[in-house]
Amino acid sequence: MVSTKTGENRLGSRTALPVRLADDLRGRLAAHEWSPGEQLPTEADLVHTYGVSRATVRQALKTLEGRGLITTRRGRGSFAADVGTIHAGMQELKSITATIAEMGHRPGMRYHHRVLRVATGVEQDMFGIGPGEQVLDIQRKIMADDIVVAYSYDVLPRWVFPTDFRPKDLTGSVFAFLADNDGPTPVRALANVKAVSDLSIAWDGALEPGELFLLLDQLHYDEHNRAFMYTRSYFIEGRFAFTVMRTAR
Amino acid sequence: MVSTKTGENRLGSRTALPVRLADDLRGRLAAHEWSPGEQLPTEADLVHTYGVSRATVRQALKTLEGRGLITTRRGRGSFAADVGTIHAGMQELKSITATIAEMGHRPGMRYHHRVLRVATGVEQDMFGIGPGEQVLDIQRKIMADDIVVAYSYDVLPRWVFPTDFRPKDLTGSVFAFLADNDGPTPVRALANVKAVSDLSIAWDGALEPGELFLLLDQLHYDEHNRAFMYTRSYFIEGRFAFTVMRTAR
DNA sequence: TCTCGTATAGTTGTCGGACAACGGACATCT
DNA sequence: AGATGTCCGTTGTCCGACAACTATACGAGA
Repeated sequence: MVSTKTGENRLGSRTALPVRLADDLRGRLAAHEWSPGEQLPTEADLVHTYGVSRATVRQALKTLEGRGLITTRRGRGSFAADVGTIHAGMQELKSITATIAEMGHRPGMRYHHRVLRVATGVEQDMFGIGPGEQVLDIQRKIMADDIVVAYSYDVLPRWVFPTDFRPKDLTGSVFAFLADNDGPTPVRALANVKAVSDLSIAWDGALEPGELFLLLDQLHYDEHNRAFMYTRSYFIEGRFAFTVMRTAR
Repeated sequence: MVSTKTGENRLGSRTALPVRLADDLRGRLAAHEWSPGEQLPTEADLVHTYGVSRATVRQALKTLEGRGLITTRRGRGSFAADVGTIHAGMQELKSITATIAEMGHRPGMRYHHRVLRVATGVEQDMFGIGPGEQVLDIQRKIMADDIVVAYSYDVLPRWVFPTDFRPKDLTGSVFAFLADNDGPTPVRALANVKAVSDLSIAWDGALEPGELFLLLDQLHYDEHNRAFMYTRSYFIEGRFAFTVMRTAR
């Protein structure tokens, strides 16, 4: 197989090479192509089969190692981790909708509130916008297979939307809307995790007293390091699984 | 500066090179050597100043990018993220004690229960040990500046301790004890996050009704991919900050 | 003067090859 | 049988090169 610096390889050609390779390997891991603890192909093998350089292979393997999907030992090789199920961990930045879909459920959404209003002082600081500028204020509940899993309160500055935007245009996933309308691309989010219990969170009175929530208080940033979305999502305890792979390095 | 493959560089020489470099840069970032958004030295500069190869530099930068401390843009350079404080995120695997100390508080600990007993069936599966083998069962509360921040229920298989070990030998941090006694080195932990409210968690009756906890349900693995510690830590809501840097890749 | 395309320099992304360091397996010696 | 030495496969690190991208400077043309 010939492979030049810009030549074809065994992967698509959109995003960065190591990312695509990591995604491909992640898929093969999820398909249980290697049993837990079993050795993966060596770096040299991967270089050969994918037609990419060893630097690319190593970066992809490092990514998987950081996510806890494999372990690598010098002089030995890389091995599939024996974590039961491949999990969509908390540290992967994805829309809630996408995460639900990946878990094999049917995502849904119902908007309760959706208006443009003037930004508060805190919001001006957060988004780096001037006084008097507008933000979109959203309240919605998010469902999986028609079961409510979360209530979400979101705020986005006006500039992320097209100039002719009207609140009613926004119907489904916010991330999907932004991607389709030249909006900012989410790159990072700093999330604060809390446990709360407050019935006034649910506006439809569909919850019983004593209901617990896991609150994800998040500020999202785009590729230019600009904050463009602030969300407070209250996940009803027990209806959504949150896992974090913690690593020493 | 001369730099050979095994030669001296500007860092110590114990753990892996990219890790040490990443730690060093993390320290300089924490010291606000670069303002938020300011450009870091180029990869070529870092190669020169640290006396390591560009591959090493790139891997260190990737680590920092994954932790959300910097952003890298092709053709431009790397830039310090404008996250207010350098935060000890959830995805860094550290003992609770160490985390408290890093936050500038004085960690403390009080054991309530500490006995060797026979492993249950679930624990046999979890640790891969045979029937009849022993585990150490711990219950303790963890404090910061003499204020209780968490109640923790931990289980470890017998083999992680020295042969002449007796429960009373364990007084402080479990991680510290293992490090000092040839125990396994923690490398990863798979954590499950939940919100709970159950007064029976606190055995000392020091809490008021309605108290909320953030539960971290964790299974720890060592460098050989062996599960060696299962912990259920109940953090009293509001007394401990949990943040997660979520990244797209 | 202004606009726009082009050239240029600077930086990260990827490539290829090389050697060092480590771990295991096996043969050898005591 | 146990300890020791050697070989081989694999990952860790290094080096140099070129491709791809970004921002800026510059010049031609209006």
